[in-house]
Amino acid sequence: MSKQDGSGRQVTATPLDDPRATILHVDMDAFFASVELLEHPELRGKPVVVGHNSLRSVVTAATYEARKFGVNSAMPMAVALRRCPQAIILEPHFERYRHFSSQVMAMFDDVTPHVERLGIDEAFLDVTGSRRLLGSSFDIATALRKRVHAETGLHCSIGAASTKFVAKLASSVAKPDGLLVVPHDETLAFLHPRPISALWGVGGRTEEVLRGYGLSTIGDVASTPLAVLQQAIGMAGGQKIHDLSWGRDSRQVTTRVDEKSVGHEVTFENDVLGADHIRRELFRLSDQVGRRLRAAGAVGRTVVLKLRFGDFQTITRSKTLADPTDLGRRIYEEVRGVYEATGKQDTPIRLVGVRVEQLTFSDDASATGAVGLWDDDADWREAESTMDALRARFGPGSVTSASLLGTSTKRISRGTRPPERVPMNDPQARDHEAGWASRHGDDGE
DNA sequence: TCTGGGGTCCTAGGACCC
DNA sequence: TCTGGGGTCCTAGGACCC
Repeated sequence: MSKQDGSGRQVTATPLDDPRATILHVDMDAFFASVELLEHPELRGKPVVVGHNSLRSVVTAATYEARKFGVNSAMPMAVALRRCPQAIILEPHFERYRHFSSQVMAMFDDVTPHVERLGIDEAFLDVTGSRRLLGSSFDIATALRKRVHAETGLHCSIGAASTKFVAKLASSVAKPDGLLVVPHDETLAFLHPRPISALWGVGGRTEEVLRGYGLSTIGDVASTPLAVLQQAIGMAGGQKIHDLSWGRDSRQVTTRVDEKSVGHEVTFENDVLGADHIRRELFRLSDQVGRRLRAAGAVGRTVVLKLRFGDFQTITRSKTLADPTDLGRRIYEEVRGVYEATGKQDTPIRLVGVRVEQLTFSDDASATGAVGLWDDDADWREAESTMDALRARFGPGSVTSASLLGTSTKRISRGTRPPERVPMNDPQARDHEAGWASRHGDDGE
């Protein structure tokens, strides 16, 4: 059985709807490339690839015309150009993508409050509570696809099913610009003929291992004893794919939880030999990480250094701090210490990265203490000596965060935490605050 | 063909405490 | 003197996903 979904594409499913298929997975089609085509309509119908045009770059996104040549995202740009020499390369514009992303995510929010974002261009929607008002999953998905296209000019594909995994698989089958509802009772018939690589969590490496056991379809995985799967790929992974192969996936659609880590990394055009160059990058990356932490209202306890050498060997070295931080300067000092300890100062470096883990957010009950805000061009030493003074006054864990204001705003103040947790009414702290502020031209606001 | 940058989760070993 | 088992924390590496 088949039916038009309203956009002209044929949609197949038997039957086309199911009251138990309440989880929608919405996936934008060739998102970055499609956004770029809005700016360059003259390139429509041509093989377009988004990515930096440099030696070591990879494909960030490709139009379906480019994919016909075997070009895919994450593929080295050099390979893509070999497969499709006439491809047009466009530089990515992440600001633009974020803008369109918020626009479509806002449309999802109009459908249900139960929206779980997955990266920039995907989301799960639990429409259980929306159906009385908006109709069946099929109706909701059809209306949403129409609205996304009408208001942005972009296409998306939607899968609907009774679990997240099947909904996600359904949307990938429906692509491009399609809709597929998998009724609950047809879950196994839908899953079992598909290749193991369609299982969530099975990538190249795991696929290879499973093929070594003679498994090639999801049905094969389903008929393999759990213990064998666990022996092959580990306890957790084995359990997971066994459950998925039988359509069992108890994960709920949950709105975003707090991030677990924040990091930045950079791959050099040419391998870098020279510790000073690496240290400068560490400083820059640490500063970026610190800014992100402060913007998120978070502090982190573990600082991680990542190095990739000329031969692609990659190592990580970490250090857990006694007290968490969100200061770029502090992150830099710690990560630099870790770097010096590696003894890799004379080895050519391909990539360097800085990450901060074990985050605590300022709205957590565990977060306490005074907060100072410094303007952008404040000297780090000044900022830190102020923090130290506050720590000396209120205890080692009392000051856990410093935040930046814009350069035009020169003041130190309470701000990012609830006032009752900020013991700033202590005369000594006020004095210190006033002293710092007056030296930096506090204008009172 | 030669491998980005943002992340999450899992495994495994060792230290340490009770 | 030599031994145990559980629990937690830390570290390093790797697979995977978008």
